[in-house]
Amino acid sequence: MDLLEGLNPPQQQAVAHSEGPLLIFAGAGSGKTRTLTHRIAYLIEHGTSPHRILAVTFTNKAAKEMRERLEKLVGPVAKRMWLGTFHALCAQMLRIHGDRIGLNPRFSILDSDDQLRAMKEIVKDANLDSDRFKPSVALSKVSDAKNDLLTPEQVALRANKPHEKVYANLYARYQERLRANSVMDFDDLLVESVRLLKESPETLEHWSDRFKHVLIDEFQDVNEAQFQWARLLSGKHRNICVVGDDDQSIYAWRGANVKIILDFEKIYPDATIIRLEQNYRSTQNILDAAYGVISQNAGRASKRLWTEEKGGAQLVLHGALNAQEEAAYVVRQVELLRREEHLGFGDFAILCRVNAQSRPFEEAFLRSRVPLKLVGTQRFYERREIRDVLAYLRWIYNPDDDGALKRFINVPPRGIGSATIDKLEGMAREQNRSVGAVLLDNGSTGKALAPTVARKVEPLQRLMRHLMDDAQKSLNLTDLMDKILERTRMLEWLRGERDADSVDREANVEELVRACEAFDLRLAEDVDELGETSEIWNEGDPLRLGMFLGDVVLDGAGDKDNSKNQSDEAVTFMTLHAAKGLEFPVVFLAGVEQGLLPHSRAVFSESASDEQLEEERRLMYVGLTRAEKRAYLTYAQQRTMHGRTETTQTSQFLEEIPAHLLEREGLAKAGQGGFMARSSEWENAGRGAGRGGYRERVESLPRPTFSAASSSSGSASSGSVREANAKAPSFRVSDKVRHKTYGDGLVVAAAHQGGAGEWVEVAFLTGGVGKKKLIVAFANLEKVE
DNA sequence: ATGCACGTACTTTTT
DNA sequence: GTACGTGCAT
Repeated sequence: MDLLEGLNPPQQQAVAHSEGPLLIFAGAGSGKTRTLTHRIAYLIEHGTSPHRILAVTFTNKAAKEMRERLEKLVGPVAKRMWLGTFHALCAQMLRIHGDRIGLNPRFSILDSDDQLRAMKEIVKDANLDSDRFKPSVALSKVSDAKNDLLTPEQVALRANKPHEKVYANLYARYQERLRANSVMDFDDLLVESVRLLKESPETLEHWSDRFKHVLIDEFQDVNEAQFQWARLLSGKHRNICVVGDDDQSIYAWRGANVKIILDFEKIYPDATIIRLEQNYRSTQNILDAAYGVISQNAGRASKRLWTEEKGGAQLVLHGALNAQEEAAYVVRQVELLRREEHLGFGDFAILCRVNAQSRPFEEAFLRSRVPLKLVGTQRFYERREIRDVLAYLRWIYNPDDDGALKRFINVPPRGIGSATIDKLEGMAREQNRSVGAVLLDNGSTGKALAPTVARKVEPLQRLMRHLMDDAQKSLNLTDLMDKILERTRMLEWLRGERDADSVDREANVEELVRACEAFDLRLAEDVDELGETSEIWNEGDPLRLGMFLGDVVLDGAGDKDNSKNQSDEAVTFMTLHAAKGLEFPVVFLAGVEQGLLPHSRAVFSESASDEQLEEERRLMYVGLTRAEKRAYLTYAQQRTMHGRTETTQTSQFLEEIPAHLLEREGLAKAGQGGFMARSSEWENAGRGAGRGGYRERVESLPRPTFSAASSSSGSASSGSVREANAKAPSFRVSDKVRHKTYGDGLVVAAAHQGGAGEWVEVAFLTGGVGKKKLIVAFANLEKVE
């Protein structure tokens, strides 16, 4: 196969580049992933063993996609490549060699919720007022420090003001606590990996010798620790290939440092630099608009996207009266374009700055019966019940992980509350070991606890011992998980819970079991295909558990399409951040207002800076460059935020788009107030005459309404709910129902499952109730025609 | 130990 | 406007 075929000249150059540092500026839609995968395949084809290639991404999704595309190019040997996220790769390295710098290789990984719990306890233990020293603030300072590879001591030395010293102290305590429990937070994985490479020369030699080529995706988002790590690993062969786009750097607030990509040349003066500027996604008009915006940023690497798709539709700027009208407008445009341009719902995306913008859209789409799917909301492995079950698993893997223990200690409820936990922690401290160790030790708790307390604790201790035992005897992960669920009676407990969410929770736990099965299966398959156990997983059974836990914590993405009510063919709603890397024929950028985009925190707050404004501008740029054919920019003249309705100003970024590229609609029409919006003419403009602008345009459009919704298609007769409940579900999706307190709503999901019986999810249209899950037997719903 | 009520705060969230 | 967390009362 000719790996250079079908690539443009700069892409070919990037693919065929042989040795030495390589920086690829890959603009939006410039075929970045294609170039990267072809380059890797090219390396393999030219004799580099996959085993000696390290490819790093930021997300599991990107890693997975790259792996799949590579397997298509080079076959299953791609599996032997080290390809993964920074965090996952670091975790693996630390499990293999972490003992060389005194780490317990069976560390567990804290997720952000665990981190917060830990920090809250630290703040409390330090007798500090958690209002003055917020755990979340402390954590972000800790994270900043770690991103810059600063130890607690270094932070303490730099601290001048008293409160900085306090935070430095909290960092130190937090770190002590983590190490004592053999746990690491996300940032530690990087920090400790760098330390490992720096402090253990033979480890550095081992890995840097091995990795002939190091490739890094989304390089604009790396932080100092990540760069140091990659730099060390590529130090021997100096084949470091980085791909990124400074214009799409939107994670500075998480420690990403754009300067690293911008200064790459300074660090590697012999670096080859390639720019991928041909865009295969958008029309020239969209690119020009995007360029108008992004070119206002200072200090960016100079480049400009171009395409063979000359011209294209104008971008549309629509001003609406308020957020509801804004959403209604988008719905109408979707319906119109879908019919006139034969597009599917899946061809549309609505991008927003903040998730709080979603409500009006959800309501408007619900009403019009156009399917809408919200992405990036809650993640599977972050659900409470999942984390509770996983806590058992984590603790089995690492019995010193008190965070995990405290999470499951009273789930399901077994009468152990904070008082008891305090007592146990006190004992643990006295004996200088973990709570888990104390509880596992038969003799140690007996006399120290009051009999009434001991009676509650003993069954727990028995359970814990059994679980440890189960871990030894289990054949695989699924087997162990089954035993945990059986012994804890978790499913039975969830089933007994009477709230509507318990239905979901039970289903989620079952989903987790399926994830375990998939994991076991994948493991078996990989072993099969490669004819051997891969080095990562062939370290005995406990590590297999560690692998899974690593996957789970590090792969927040477990957020399947958790949906029975969200079809694949649906309009997508998401934040600009979540949209990075995606593309849609039609994009709506909603809320193009001062305060929202750019966000108020970047403009009005006292900490606002040019850097922040520039990042907001990059967000706008990312949003625009998602669009293939059409881009709509919408704003609401009045918006309710934090319970207050205010008149808005249009985004300053709009003025950066060349005027001829913009078609103004609704209140944005010249003379309708929209154009003047940034002065203060709004008051009068909108209310009376202003509306006309879109009214005329819109009235002719068909607009499915509520009453048109079919609820009659042969479903059960609407008699008593209870009587119907015994048989087939009496409610189906799209039924209109009435609830005595919530009012009228629309059934958006219905099922008959679990111990709680039939349940429905109802989107209430009155009084901002939103969506609620209801158990039919309890909810006393009435069907209305 | 659990439930309710009041107060507060509230971008974005790859791992 | 809401959602969550803390604190008090049962």
